[in-house]
Amino acid sequence: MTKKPDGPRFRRYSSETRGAMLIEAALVCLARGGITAFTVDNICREAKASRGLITHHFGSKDALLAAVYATMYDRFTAVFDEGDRLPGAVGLIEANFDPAVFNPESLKIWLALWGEIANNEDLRAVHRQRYQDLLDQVARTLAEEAAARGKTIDARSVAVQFVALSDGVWVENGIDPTMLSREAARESCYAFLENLLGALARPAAASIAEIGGPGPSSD
Amino acid sequence: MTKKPDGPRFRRYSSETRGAMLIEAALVCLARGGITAFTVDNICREAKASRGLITHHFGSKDALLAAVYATMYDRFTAVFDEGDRLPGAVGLIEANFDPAVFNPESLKIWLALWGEIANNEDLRAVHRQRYQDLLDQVARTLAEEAAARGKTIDARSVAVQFVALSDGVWVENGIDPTMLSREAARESCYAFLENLLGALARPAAASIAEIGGPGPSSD
DNA sequence: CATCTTACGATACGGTTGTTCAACAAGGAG
DNA sequence: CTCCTTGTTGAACAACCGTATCGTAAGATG
Repeated sequence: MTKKPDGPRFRRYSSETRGAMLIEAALVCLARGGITAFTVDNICREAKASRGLITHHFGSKDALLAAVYATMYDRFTAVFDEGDRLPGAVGLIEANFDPAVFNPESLKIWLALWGEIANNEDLRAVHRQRYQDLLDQVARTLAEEAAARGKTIDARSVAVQFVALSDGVWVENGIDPTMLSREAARESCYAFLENLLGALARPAAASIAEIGGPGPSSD
Repeated sequence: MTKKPDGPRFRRYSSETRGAMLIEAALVCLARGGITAFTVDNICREAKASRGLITHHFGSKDALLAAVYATMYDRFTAVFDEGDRLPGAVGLIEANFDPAVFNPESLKIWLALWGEIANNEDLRAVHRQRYQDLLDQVARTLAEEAAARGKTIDARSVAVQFVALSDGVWVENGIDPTMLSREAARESCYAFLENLLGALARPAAASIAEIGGPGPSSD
């Protein structure tokens, strides 16, 4: 008298779609428990799929991890490429602290990934490419801003410093937000650039309004 | 006709000594393969001890990890407390890039640990204390340097920025030294502080002589 | 020498790891 | 409808995970 299993017992997705679902589930696992929770069982349970799918669609668990890393970088640079973001150095900082990028889950994921890159040649290769592109974009923005203000800076060097400072405040906030709040982290970045470029006009509360975050995780 | 097992079959150490040996072996494993390689089997094999010893001396694997983290912090702050280090802001930077602290193995270990802190309350508690102390020391040094130069700075805020910047260049160099060399990383820190304090006198090649590193790892 | 404390080695345990594989079925093509 | 491609399942696998527990023996003590 149990419910008749009339309908399909599972759904078939394209390899691309299922891959995206597995990546999404993997991100959830990474955010929840770090690289230790990045296991086939956890991920497939989160994705409500059987355990064979990771190997089937990605070839191996490591390949999935590489795809996860690429996805994280894509999402980060996507924020920079948004058409409606603020121009110049201010936009640079605000993009760094955009809620889509700067949130507890993402920071935990970055921390977990950084710890693995040193041990995974594939991840390191992806990083090298993406980081180079990111650096170019930051340097270009800073050079333009400096030129518009009649200042002369070594844009490349400053870009490296700026990205490193961003990574640093990400680390501190990701490890323990009570030690370095999001606001203090952003203020650090402003102070750093203002020392080189002069006063920067912080945006009104408009783009800072949605600080509340994405709400409680439905765990 | 094999060699007679006359001598002792193993050696007994004090709990303190054996604990230090296990911590040392754990550090080697972390540097070699990240948190994934932090396993009872790996560590005890590295320490040439049987697998029961971690539980016996530390109670659990997690407790050993906490001890490992404390050891890393101890060694880092020990460099700051060295009597013969350079005074003021220059000493601050040079301590950060002391070969005893800034080397590929240590950076890999920090990266691996940071990824776990977010998932381990005990580690986070240790971090909170040590980080606070470190920040106090950095802020004090910066305040003195600024006062001696007649500059006024928010020492606390600058200390946070400086530590974050240090963490950031550590991350970048640890992930991929070809992207941000040790020299460029140190120069970034100098540029940052010089913007606030004025020119700093970099030390002669004396303390930079031993850059060569600890030689190839005997893997 | 005998005695005692306790660090130690070895093993067993249930659970989890990533991967392989054969049977299966969803869903489009003819 | 039948056929066929292929995404999917779930079991099976050996290797490894962290821990508990046993008897043993190192080495200090008297």
